[in-house]
Amino acid sequence: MENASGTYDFTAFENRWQSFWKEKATFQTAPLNCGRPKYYVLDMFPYPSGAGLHIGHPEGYTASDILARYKLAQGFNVLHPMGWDAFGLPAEQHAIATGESPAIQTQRNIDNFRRQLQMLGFAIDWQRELATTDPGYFRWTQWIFLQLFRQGLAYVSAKPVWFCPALGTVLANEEVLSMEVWHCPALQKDLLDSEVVVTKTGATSKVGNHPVTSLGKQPRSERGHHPVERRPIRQWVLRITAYAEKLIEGLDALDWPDSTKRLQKNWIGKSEGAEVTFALEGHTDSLTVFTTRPDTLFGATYMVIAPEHPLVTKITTTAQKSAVESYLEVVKNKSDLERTDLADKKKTGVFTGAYAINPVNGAKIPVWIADYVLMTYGTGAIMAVPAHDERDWEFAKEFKLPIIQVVGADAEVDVQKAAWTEDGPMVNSGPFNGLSSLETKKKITADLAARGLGKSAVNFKLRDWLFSRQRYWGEPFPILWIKPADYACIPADAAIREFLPAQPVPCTIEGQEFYAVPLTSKQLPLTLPAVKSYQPSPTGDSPLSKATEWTEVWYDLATGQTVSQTQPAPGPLWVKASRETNTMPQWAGSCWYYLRYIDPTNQNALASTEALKYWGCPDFYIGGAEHAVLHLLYARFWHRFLYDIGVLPTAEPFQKLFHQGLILGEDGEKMSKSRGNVVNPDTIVKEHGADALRMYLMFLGPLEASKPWSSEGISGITRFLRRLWRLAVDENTGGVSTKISAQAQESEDLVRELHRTIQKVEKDIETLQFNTAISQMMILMNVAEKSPSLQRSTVETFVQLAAPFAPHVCEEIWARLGHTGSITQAAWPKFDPAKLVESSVEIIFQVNGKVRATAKVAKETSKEALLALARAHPDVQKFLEGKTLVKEVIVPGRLVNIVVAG
RNA sequence: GCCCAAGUGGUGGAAUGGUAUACACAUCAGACUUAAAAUCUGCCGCCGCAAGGCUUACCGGUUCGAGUCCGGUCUUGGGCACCA
Repeated sequence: MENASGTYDFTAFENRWQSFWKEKATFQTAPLNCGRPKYYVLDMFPYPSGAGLHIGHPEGYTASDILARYKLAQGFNVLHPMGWDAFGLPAEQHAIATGESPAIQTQRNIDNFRRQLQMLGFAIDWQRELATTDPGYFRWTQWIFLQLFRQGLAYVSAKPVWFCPALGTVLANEEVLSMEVWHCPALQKDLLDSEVVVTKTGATSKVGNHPVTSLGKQPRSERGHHPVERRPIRQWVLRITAYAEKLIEGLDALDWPDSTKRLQKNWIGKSEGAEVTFALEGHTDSLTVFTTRPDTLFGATYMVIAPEHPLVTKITTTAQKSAVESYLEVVKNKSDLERTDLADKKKTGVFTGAYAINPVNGAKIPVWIADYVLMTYGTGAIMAVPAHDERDWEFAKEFKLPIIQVVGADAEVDVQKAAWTEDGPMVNSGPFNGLSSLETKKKITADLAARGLGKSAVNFKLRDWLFSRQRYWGEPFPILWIKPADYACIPADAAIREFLPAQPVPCTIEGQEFYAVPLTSKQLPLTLPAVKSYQPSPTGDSPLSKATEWTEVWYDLATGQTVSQTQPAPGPLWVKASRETNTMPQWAGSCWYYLRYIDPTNQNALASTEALKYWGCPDFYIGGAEHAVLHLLYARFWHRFLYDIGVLPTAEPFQKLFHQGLILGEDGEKMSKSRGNVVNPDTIVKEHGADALRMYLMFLGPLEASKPWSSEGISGITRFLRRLWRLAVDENTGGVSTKISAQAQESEDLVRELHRTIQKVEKDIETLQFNTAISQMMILMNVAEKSPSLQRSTVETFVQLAAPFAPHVCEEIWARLGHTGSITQAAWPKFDPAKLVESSVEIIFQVNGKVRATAKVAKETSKEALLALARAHPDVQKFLEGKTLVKEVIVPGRLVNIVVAG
């Protein structure tokens, strides 16, 4: 090697090896027919923000990189790709502020992210790099959407949704957080809970000691924490609820953190119960409710319908009309903020004047309206059983409604004092008295079903997925709107039937009805037009709505081709059409990117069947726990859908999932600009090198734990890497260390520690316990350094073990030891179990469980001999004098415990 | 309120029911050096002169033996939140 200086000069060799890997395409994935088993390691791809790489990125990426390099050394064909989740709000906000196209800014950010990732030496196949903003990529995002559209899983709704004025777009429920907001009069400023230190006596702001007052919990946007409000806006919605059951079932077989599985299960929120129909006195309409407690039907003392329930106006009596109207007015004016304010759960409501008939006993019970019943869940109506439901109980107390106990042993339960929500034998329930709740549930449901007044039913908390954003910088929908009359003229053999749903998807725009028609796969991708301004309109419409040359087109009902309306209609089947101006949310592109890595340039399919068959799904997926419901649920939905329509061979995308913990600032707080505790990877690499950063991130603690960064702690790793360097390289000559020789005598201790290290590093990489793998390498270092001479193979093995963690310095040492190829091409070391065996072991002698002495003995020493040794030991005898023997415990190879009394 | 996870030296952390504090960081003391950096050596949970005693958030239990298993309490962090 030219210029072989003996000093540990990481800037020189880190650059050199990064160029080497690039030139030799060291980490390029082998072709499908290479005959090697595959291993697919996936990182959650980053959003390329203007701020550059966060220190949390290299944490997860180093973990997966160690795994990838380890599997490579074991002979696997490893796929370890990287790409960019490049559509998103910050680029668009930048565009609004500067007028610069988001595409340009995004490209700049991607280049910076790529530079930073390459600087860290990740074993990534850069030939497979992808960006969700690339038309060659989002062509298939649009294609998947059209498949959903064709299967009737995409529809348009104009129900109220969360709208964020600051971001100028709607947000999915999942993108809205409930946050405590505080006001600080001294600073004339509102603060979020994360910015306020709450003390026992009240709250004080973190700056100075200014008093603050709580403004209560408010809904805020997850991104930017801006205020959000409810607005009715026309939206595309994906019917994820149709997959609720499958999404729950699929979780069972996955090797995921239990907490994440539980989170998804709770989010989907399956409830089993019954629908029960109540007749309404004096009305032909009836009222159907959903309940999980049909067993408590005899205890129903009133009914509640949501304020938005369609029966509200129908059943309200004239006497109650004004009271109901004023209540509805109050509810309407109640900001959503107040309605969801959880600090104040005081029940409000109003009587409709109407009565329902309980189908089991004919009892006449009043129907109320209350906003604690949600129109969006179940049937928007409930039967209230105050004795056995806390919310109903509170309401009954508030409005002095009767509370009738139907479950539980009467002696211990007082339902006038609190609701009893446990199970128990039935009382006051006619023929069901004495039966268990469980039996009663089944029997009552069956009885009602026989009379046509009920059936068992399942409900989910999961809502359909709000899939459109009023933005420019997203995938355009490959959809146009035409008049129903034109829709009726679509020829039977039209190419657009490729994606045409069985039922038209309607939508009302400015009082006129339109039907949605798709482009064909030939017209994909539909790319974004250039626009003059990225500013969203105050009405909440997308900036695309102003690009009328693009939106107003002639549409060919046969082929799906389009021509701008600035030109005359090209033919008789060409009808006036308006393009959909919303764009898809950022989640769309991240729903399926792991599939595209498999076959990133395929023009005919999202990936070829052969490639999908060989690579399957990622064997390992690592990313932050913040995506536990959003990304991971959406991606599972799309994957399962593509499986159901025969596009994919597997039902679930991610078999094994891992969440790395957060890297906190040195103060133990979450890193943030405002706290000034942000650690920049560029700075660390400059000062300590990429190897040190990688290894230190892994040494900080368990991968899954949140742990604070320490700028001092990294020196321990730097020292270790320098010691590794000196173990192999002579600092004066730059050649092989003079300690290394063929005749080197190595102690039994050193050989055993080497094999122990091979064993532990291998096991710890498999189980992602990198911190302890590094500790073991340090232990080996402490032993190896003391050895006057070393075998070449010992040093080589050591360097190989460290290579996945600190690849640059290990490549450099490997080369100095005389190898020409990359260290990753050398086979992973194997340990010899025979070398792990110790001839003698240390035995501990205990008296009453306390260690009093130790002794080094031959491994096979018998129980009797051990006991004799223990009893003879003076430090043991001291504690036996004058005591009576109770018991003797002897664990060969470990300990002797003598139990005495008195 | 409900669900979950975690509490071990000054700090990050380690520990198949079997010597708690491995491995590091920091501090301190020393060696080398004209000096600094780098490097190396040693000490390093608490009380105690010592013998010894105490110690894994707290209280109790199981066990010859508990950081580890069981029950309860407290604290911190995360998730959900009127979902019938």
